[in-house]
Amino acid sequence: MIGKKRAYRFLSRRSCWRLAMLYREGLADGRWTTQLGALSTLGVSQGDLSLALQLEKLPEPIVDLFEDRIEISSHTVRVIRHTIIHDGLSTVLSRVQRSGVPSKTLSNKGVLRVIKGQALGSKKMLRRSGQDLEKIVARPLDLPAHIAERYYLGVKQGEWDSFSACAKALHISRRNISDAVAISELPVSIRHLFGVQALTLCVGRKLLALKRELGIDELLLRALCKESMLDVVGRTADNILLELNDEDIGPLDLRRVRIKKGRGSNRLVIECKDAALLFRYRHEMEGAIHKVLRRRLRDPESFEVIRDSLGTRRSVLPR
DNA sequence: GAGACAGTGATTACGTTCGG
DNA sequence: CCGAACGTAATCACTGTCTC
Repeated sequence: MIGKKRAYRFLSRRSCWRLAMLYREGLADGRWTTQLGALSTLGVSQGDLSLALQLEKLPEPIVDLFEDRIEISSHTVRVIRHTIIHDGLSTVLSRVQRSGVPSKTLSNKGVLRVIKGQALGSKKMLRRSGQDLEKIVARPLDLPAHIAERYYLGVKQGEWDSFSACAKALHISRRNISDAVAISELPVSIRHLFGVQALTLCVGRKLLALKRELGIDELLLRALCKESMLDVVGRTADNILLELNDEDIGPLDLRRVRIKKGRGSNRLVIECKDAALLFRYRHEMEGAIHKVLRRRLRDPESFEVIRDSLGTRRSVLPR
C-alpha cells in the first residue's frame, strides 16, 4: 500500500500542465472525445483531469509565480480555485501584486502562501525593520533580529518558504531560525526594553519561555512598567529578565542603605539589608555614581571661565 | 547544537455527489 | 452522460518542544 502510494509521487502524470497537454493531443487525434474516455489511457481520476484543465483558465499573474509549471499539482489548482471563489479574484490578484515576489520563483507551497495572503507577513516585517536589503544579506547572522530579517527577505524573494529550507540554505540550525523569528515577532514594547545587541538568542529564548509560562498579556503588562536598558546606564538584560520574572524581592527598606568610608583612601563600603539584591544592580549604581560625579566635579578650566566672566573672587567658588 | 518525537497542516490519490 | 465540486484516508513535510 505504501509502495503504491509513494510510486505515484514520481510519475509525471501528477503534472496538471502535462496532463492537460496530453488530453488536448488526444482530443485532436480523436483518441477520445470526453474526459471519461481519456481516464484509463492517462491513468488519472476524472476529478484530477478536470482540475488539470482548470489550470489553463487560471490568470497568468498567478501561473507566472510557479518556478516550474510542470510541477503544478491538481491539489494546488484546487486550492487556488477555492481561494478565488471564496475571497474573490481581485483580492487574490492584489495579494500577488503586493507580495512583490519575482516571477517563476516559487514552489507549489510558496504560491499557495501568496495566494492565501500568508506571505504578506514577511514583507510587512521587512518594511517594519526599515533596513536596506543589501545590508540584511551582508550582516552576520548572530543576532535574532538579523536572522529574522534574513529569513523574511528569503521568503519575500522566493528563496525558501519554510524554516527548514532556510536552515539548509543558510547552514544554520532550524531552531535558531524559528526562535529568531519568534523573538522578532514579540511585541515592540517587550523588545524595546533591550538594545538590539543585547537581545541575543539566549536572552530572547528566556523571553519566549516567559511568554509560554505567563502568557503574552501578563508579560506585556509586566513590561509596561519596566525601564529600558537604553534609558538607564548600567542596566543589564539580566536585570530586566529578573524583573519581568517578577521575582519576589521583598519589602524595600531604603533607610537602611548607608555608604561609609572603607579601609584605604579609594574604598567605600555600602551597607544594606539585602546585599545580594544591591549587587545585582551594581552596574546601574556605578553609572549613577559617574553621573553624580560628572555633575558635581567640573574641570578647573570651566571654573576659570566662569570666574573671569563674573569677576568673582576664587575663595567664594565651590571647590 | 543535534536529534527524537508528537502535533498539525499540506499533499496525493481516489471516490462520491450534484447540476446542466 | 459529462464535467465540476466536494469528501476522505493515507502519507508527507514542517514545526515546536524536549532531552542530551
